[in-house]
Amino acid sequence: MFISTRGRYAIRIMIDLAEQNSSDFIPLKDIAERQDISEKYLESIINQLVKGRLVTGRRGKGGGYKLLKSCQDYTIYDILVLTETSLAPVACLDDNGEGCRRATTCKTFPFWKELDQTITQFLSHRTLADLLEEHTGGNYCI
Amino acid sequence: MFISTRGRYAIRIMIDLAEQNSSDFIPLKDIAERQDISEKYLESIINQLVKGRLVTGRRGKGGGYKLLKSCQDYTIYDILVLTETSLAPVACLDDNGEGCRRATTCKTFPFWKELDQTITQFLSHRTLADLLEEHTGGNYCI
DNA sequence: TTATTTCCTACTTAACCTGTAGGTTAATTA
DNA sequence: TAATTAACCTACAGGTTAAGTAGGAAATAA
Repeated sequence: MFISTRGRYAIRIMIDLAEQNSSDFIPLKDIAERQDISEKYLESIINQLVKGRLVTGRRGKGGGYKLLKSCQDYTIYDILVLTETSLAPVACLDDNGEGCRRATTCKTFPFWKELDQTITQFLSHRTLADLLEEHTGGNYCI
Repeated sequence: MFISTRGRYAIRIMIDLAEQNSSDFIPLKDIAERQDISEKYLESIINQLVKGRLVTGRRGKGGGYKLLKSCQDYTIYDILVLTETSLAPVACLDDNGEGCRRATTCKTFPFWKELDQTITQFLSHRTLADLLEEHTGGNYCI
């Protein structure tokens, strides 16, 4: 397993926000109900998205969260890199291979690096808009 | 993290066996020393490779392990699929998505499936021979 | 018979993912 | 101003899995 629930739920939060297609703030409680995920858990996830400036929050009545950009401007990589502890497919690549003293001579290291690049490219070439279209055929984004 | 030490060590075992370039059986003890990994741990890993018919073992004096095929005939996927619990990037894909009841309606499911295919293709298009060449420029294989 | 080496079963330890719990601060509305 | 709403913050718990250990049994060769 590679992408944990945190990352997956983060994407679902973003999709949910996009689908509301509203300039209002969307309460997390509503998102949690629609997505059928514990509000408390989502709270800790969306917090990372706020800190990473992908969404913004407003407290109090009428508060909630909303996107800051149009959904074609969010790549899946943007979302996952904030919510996943690491996106590297192997431990060897953490800190750019600094952690592994075998890195320079290791016969598998270049291979892992290529795999990493392949994955990163895949993730950063898809936007939130692509995901919305993928299922509905329509385009929720402005 | 995606590929665990089991899978990584399995590949290193296979590379080590290939590099010996010998028709003799190679004792695990030697591999463990060269690779600087606990023999006991390697034992449990190479066991899976034996059961998956990637290598064969012979007990007793003069025993050890050796490859059954030429190294260009082993894909990295072959090795990892035996030694990793799952190669799916997300839990949703385990058992072909049977586990997830949202799979049919989920907007992210097709995306994960594509990611999975991308990774699987990458892993199954590289052979052991590619890894050997990558670092040495030469070709150890027959 | 002795040394070697694979094969087999079970166990341990530590880390991490997946959440929970409870309270605090800010904003709106009546 | 008081009450309500909802984000924000800190800490903790429980279960699962990865990573590695331990000890011995069976087979092979000298």
